[in-house]
Amino acid sequence: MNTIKNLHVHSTAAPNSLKAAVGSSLNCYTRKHCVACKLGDIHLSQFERLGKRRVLRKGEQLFRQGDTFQSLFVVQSGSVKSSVVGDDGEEQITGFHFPGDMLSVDGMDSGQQTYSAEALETTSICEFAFRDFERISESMPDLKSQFFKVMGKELSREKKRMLVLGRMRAEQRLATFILDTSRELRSRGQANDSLTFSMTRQDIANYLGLAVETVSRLLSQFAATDLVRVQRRSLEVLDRPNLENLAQGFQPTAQLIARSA
Amino acid sequence: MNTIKNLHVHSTAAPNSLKAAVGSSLNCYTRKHCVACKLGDIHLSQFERLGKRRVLRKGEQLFRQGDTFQSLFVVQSGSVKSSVVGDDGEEQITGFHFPGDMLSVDGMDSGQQTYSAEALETTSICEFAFRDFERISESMPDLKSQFFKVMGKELSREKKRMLVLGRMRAEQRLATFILDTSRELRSRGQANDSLTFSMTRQDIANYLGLAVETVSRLLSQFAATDLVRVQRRSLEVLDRPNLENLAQGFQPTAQLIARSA
DNA sequence: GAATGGAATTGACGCAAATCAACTAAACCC
DNA sequence: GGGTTTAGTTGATTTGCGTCAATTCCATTC
Repeated sequence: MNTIKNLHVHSTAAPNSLKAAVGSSLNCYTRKHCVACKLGDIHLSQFERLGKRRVLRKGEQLFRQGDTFQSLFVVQSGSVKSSVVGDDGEEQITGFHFPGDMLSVDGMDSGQQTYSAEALETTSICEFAFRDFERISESMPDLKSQFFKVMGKELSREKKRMLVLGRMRAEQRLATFILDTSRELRSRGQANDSLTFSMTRQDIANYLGLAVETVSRLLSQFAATDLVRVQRRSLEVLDRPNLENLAQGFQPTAQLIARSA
Repeated sequence: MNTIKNLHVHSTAAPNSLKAAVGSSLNCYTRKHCVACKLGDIHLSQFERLGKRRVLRKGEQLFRQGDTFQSLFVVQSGSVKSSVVGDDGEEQITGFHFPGDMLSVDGMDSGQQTYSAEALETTSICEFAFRDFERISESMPDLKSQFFKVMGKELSREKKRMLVLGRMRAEQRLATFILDTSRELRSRGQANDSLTFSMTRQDIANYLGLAVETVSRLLSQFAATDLVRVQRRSLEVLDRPNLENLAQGFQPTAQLIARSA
């Protein structure tokens, strides 16, 4: 929920077109869905040549906090988690990233990666050297403006996350997470109300600032009140309205209470 | 802690030079301390002409979440808090901003302000029309690159804040806040270990995701163990090492325990 | 198909911090 | 100067969630 999203302007990406794009190493997923999409074809192909494809297996790291910043990455398929660690070694997952999301932009400032990124499953990534990006963007002023928008979006997303971490109770956090993730995956062509998590409960808990047990208990409770159906890593949203109520801190409706009794 | 900081390259700004800069409406604070600082003098004056000065009294809002985005703002003197509100009306303070900080950059994406900004005391602000910024930056490619850095820094700062809100206990949060604020104000020329808050306890509590009472109690406790000296809104750091230990979740040292007994 | 290990669930318990409540101290205003 | 308001402190009580512990459920691997 926490990266540069919607680089792609056409959010109606069908899952098929996704697969197709990933299949070809030249025809990077970026082509249709990301930063450069609004630019002319000549520039586009110029930009595209720079992308280098890379495949990570589950658990492999794309980069680590502190690494030298030299590339921008775009997720093509699979999923990635990003996290920061404090001085004391405590780790906080800052976001989950799906196809079309861009990673590592904040490194531009310090020249260092400010967080770590790790594949949650087999994942393919498109890598661009930042130097090339800068060179190319000289002849494409629009490109930089696109990036402003992208970073602005990320900034506002992170602000919303503070609301989650700072003010919400456990129930609200989890409900919000489910709804956000559902929306996120839906915009990438997944089925309407069902989604499959690539992350563990532990990851979810960490992301939400909760204990694993709390997440587990709440999921069971959500299932018991027919808000969702859960089975292992796959989840189906059954009662979106009440899930939204919950996310906003309202009481579940009377109907719901009756049902759970 | 939570905006575009260190736009200024010369972080050795003395308090005098600050006042001087603010005194003149043409010689915007930006001149010496922010975005345009690395650019040539010709460009600089060109950029500077665009700035419009504005003064807010305590409690007045600079802009509100949802307002049309059309300007970038730089704090010249005073201080500002920014906050987001959720669907349910819950408010979360996302940052405090001091001279040299830039506000409202994330609006570039959506064309709307993604948060609200309010003066904590009498505050003067320099406002630039975004349109002018875009026009000027065409002839100054460096300007945009500067902005990338600035936004990258903000992004990584927000990630660190997730660590605070997601993983830290109350003690750690407050200790971190004190140390961060102290560093922040020191870099703007305030005295070494003493600082004066422009925000209420309530603001601090909200910012840290805690209740006012908790903040109050902890401050008293910090004072009782000689970590700090507090009097109303002014605070003096007495024992930085142990405050840092606390911030990192370590136990206070034996010495400290003895002292508190 | 049995064995190993990690992920997830469930229950019992304790604690950190929220909430509720009473009081004090500044700041503000006529 | 006295009365009102708002900010801040401190104490008593409650509670949501974390921690600890025990099981169960799957996924691997031999």
